[in-house]
Amino acid sequence: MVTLKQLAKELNVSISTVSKALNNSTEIGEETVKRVKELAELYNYKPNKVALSLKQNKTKTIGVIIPDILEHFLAKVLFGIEREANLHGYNIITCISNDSLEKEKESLQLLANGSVDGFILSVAEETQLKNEVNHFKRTISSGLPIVMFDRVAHDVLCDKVIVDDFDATYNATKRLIEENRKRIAFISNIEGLSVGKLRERGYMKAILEHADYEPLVLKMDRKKDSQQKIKSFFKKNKPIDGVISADSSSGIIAINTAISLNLKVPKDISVIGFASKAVSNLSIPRLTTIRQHAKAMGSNAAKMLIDRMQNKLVEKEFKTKIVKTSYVKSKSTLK
Amino acid sequence: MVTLKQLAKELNVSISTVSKALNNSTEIGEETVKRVKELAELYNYKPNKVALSLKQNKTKTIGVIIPDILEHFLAKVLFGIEREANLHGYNIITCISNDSLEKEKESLQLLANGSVDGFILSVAEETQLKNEVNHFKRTISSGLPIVMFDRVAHDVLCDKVIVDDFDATYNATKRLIEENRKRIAFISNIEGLSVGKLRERGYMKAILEHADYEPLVLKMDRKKDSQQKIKSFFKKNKPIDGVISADSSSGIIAINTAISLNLKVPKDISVIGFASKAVSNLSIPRLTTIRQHAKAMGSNAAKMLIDRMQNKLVEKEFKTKIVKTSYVKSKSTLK
DNA sequence: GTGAAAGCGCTAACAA
DNA sequence: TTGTTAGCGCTTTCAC
Repeated sequence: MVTLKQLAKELNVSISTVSKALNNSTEIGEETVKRVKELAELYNYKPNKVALSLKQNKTKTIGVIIPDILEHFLAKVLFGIEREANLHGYNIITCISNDSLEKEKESLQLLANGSVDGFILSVAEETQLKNEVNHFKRTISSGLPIVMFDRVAHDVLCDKVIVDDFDATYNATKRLIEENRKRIAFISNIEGLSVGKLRERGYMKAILEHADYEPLVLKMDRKKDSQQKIKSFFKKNKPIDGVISADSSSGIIAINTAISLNLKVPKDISVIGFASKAVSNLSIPRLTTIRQHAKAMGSNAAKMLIDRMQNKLVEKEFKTKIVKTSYVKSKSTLK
Repeated sequence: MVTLKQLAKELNVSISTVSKALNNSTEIGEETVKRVKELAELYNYKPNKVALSLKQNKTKTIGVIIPDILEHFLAKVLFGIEREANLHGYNIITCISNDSLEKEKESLQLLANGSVDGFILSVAEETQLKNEVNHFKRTISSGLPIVMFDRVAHDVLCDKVIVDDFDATYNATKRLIEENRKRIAFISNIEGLSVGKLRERGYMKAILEHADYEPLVLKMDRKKDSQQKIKSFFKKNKPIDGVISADSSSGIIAINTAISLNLKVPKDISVIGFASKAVSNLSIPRLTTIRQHAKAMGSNAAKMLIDRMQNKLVEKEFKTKIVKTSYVKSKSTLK
């Protein structure tokens, strides 16, 4: 990489002259500016990012810590973050916590050495289970702002971007009730997560509002064989005629299970699930979905963080942005 | 963040003494080392990454440029890269090219300002279509090594990690022939990619080796309605009794389409597709898959890059590592 | 209009 | 054993 020093030497001027010329300072003569710019162009000069960061004490880099990049939803949020960040001239450093508290702590520690100006993160499952939040608080009080999304730690004071999980499943369940479904099941492989719990509660509320309805809840381990679990659940609780799924794969599997049990979808059974468009296309009939607008969540989170990093104002007002889900009717439900 | 300067001041010693003490230099007295370390611990001192990078002229950061993070395979490779990189003390900055040549160029340019020590990337679709490689060559000759994976530019001299795409579909097709399938189709929504072409060629070779077989190829646009396309393709080319799918969603959709047309899988029709375990679990019966070992590809790529960055040896020998696919028999094929 | 010098935080050669 | 100094690449204040 060419440096200012080298340009200065070749042009027989001082380093500061070159610097000023390139930054369009009015101090420098027209002629000089022209010469400098031409040579810089020729050598494809780019100011060294590291030097700039050191000088200006900010890196224009955001640390993103997510529990699992293989989860489509989280990948999509990351996509949204990346795009928004780039728009504002920020890069992102990505760490994957693997839902481990230890790894999450480590990543936070590691990047807090001046590598990033702030964090966007979704809390690891283990962290939520143990309800550990000190590492977040420490980071924030050391001057690095955090924006949490989706899986948030409610006890930490910071900006947040969440989904209306409770309302989403509450409404979805009510829709199935209105379709006159009688035995509506809730299937989830994310019961450990804050959002999983909220989704379950939304379902429960709708069910409990109707005296003649009984909750039918299947909680699974993500790592285990869910096809088998869902099939035996269907058999044991016959006749299930409605399903709300809290994660993106269970809905698809529920449809396929129903079909394999010779049920007609949606004639005999309706299925609604949290899922993206790509996933909802995988089943025939297509899955009616609750969409989370993951990309929007990502760009919202990025915007909030950038705002906070740039406003030196120490506003103690932290915001929680709720990105509303949409209900997208497809072929796995009646109305 | 605490700095050496502050520690030095508080301890009434010089900055370099503190620095040496913390770096376990033998020059410094035992007592001093102890005092310094205690205070550093107390203040949770961490050496400033940016200053280190500037001083040592390396960032311990890898730039990763991928076409699409929503593609499960690419996300998985990214996962592998991240893990391997972390193991060696590297962070990763992720850019998403969106399969656009322009964005790819930009990202490369942007990070070549000293932000990263090298790149791992998978070539954008547009770049492959236009066969543009100069931006890669420029980057490499400017001293930043590149490792390409999966979608590689064969004309660029650099390290590469690829899959045995041709052999994989050739062998898979032969398996279906051995199952005595007569009308075997090839379905792909990635015909623009280098790997898509290789996979098609592998299929074609197997088909053309048998005089009584006819190629049945369906190429689709990723953005379009593939359920509809596959269904009419099935109807037009009756009776299809075998499918090789080149991408991860088409295989699942093919199974579901067959079922919706009242075909039994695998009795009437076998399906084999490139897919990960997670995806293969979505259909009933489960999809027999060609696995690409995405994580292994990622960690291989990271290892190769780190090796190259650390060996100052200007070996002109570039390596191409082939990560072999595995064939994982499941319920959508007979034997 | 141009240049010298200081300083961001750190390491390391050299001096004391 | 400890300290002084130079320098990584850059911006910016202050002299000239």
